[in-house]
Amino acid sequence: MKENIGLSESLEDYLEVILKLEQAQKVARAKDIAEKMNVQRGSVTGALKNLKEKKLINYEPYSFITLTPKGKKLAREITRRHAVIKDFLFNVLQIDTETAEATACRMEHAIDKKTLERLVCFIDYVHKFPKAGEDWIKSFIKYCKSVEQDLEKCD
Amino acid sequence: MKENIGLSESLEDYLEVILKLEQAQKVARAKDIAEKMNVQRGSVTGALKNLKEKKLINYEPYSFITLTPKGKKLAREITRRHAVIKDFLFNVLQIDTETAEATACRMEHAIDKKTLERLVCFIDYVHKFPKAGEDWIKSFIKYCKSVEQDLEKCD
DNA sequence: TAATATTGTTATAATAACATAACAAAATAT
DNA sequence: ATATTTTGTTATGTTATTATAACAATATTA
Repeated sequence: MKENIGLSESLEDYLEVILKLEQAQKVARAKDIAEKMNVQRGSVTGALKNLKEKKLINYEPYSFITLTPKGKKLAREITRRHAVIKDFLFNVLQIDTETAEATACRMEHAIDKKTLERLVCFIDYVHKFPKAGEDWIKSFIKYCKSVEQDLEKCD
Repeated sequence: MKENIGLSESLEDYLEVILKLEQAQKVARAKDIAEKMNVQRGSVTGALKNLKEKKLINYEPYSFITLTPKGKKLAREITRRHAVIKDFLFNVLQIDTETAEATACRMEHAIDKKTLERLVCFIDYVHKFPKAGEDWIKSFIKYCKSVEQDLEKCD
């Protein structure tokens, strides 16, 4: 059943957070990682050893943490998956930011390359070719509202 | 990070498989569950105890396995999530069946109620309102192909 | 029905991910 | 520079999920 391709969800999350911290403050520190991931500091150390073993981060005990080229590439991929999914949920499906963000966080681990690129393509298409006369997304929102009103009648 | 809502992915998979078996052959048997989940028979027993404890299945050692009403409701929800996502991937994004199936298998655990219903709405909309003059999906496929051709030029 | 095969269970072990708490290193503030 | 605080690590334990292998219950078949 578990047809996972590559890293565990947890390690993917670590990479993503490390990239974000690296961008925000040059290097990532264990404490900040722990905070961002809602995890104890002790747990971070284990994950760092694991990521170092996989040659995804530069890490020695008590040192700062940076991504290796391989790690950075992967981290960017994961971040892109997240961004694309959130974009779709927020800008196409019109899901509120918080839900879109949380859902993207979970779905980013489940999507494959092929589907991701197709989704990018789809988002582009939707924006580039608005429906004749009227903006396509706006028209979709109207449709959603009418469906919701129909559902309310069921009460 | 792990903002999971309710059952573990593993247990969701078990429920889904049990429902499928129940529909196909009245009751589910541990052996068939093990096969469908690519798991050893021994591992199934533990999961069954867990699901029984959560009042999702009727189960006594050596008995047949059926879903409780609560379990069936949940199993149907999970199955629906799977089906809707696959529908979107296959019929809208035009992802091949195998990939769509595998991806839906993973994404079904990550999607929330709100996003699911919006996705249903979206699929409906896409089918009900084809673009003026030309079928909307067909037009999207053409667009995809042109993008792919552009990408090939980069080589 | 007795022998055999299949299926289900138990007990035990492994792995991943995390928590907790004591301790060590590093950074800071006086 | 010393004392204090902050940060990182280690050691240990827990939980979830799975595997393996021996054994027990059930089914099948001769």
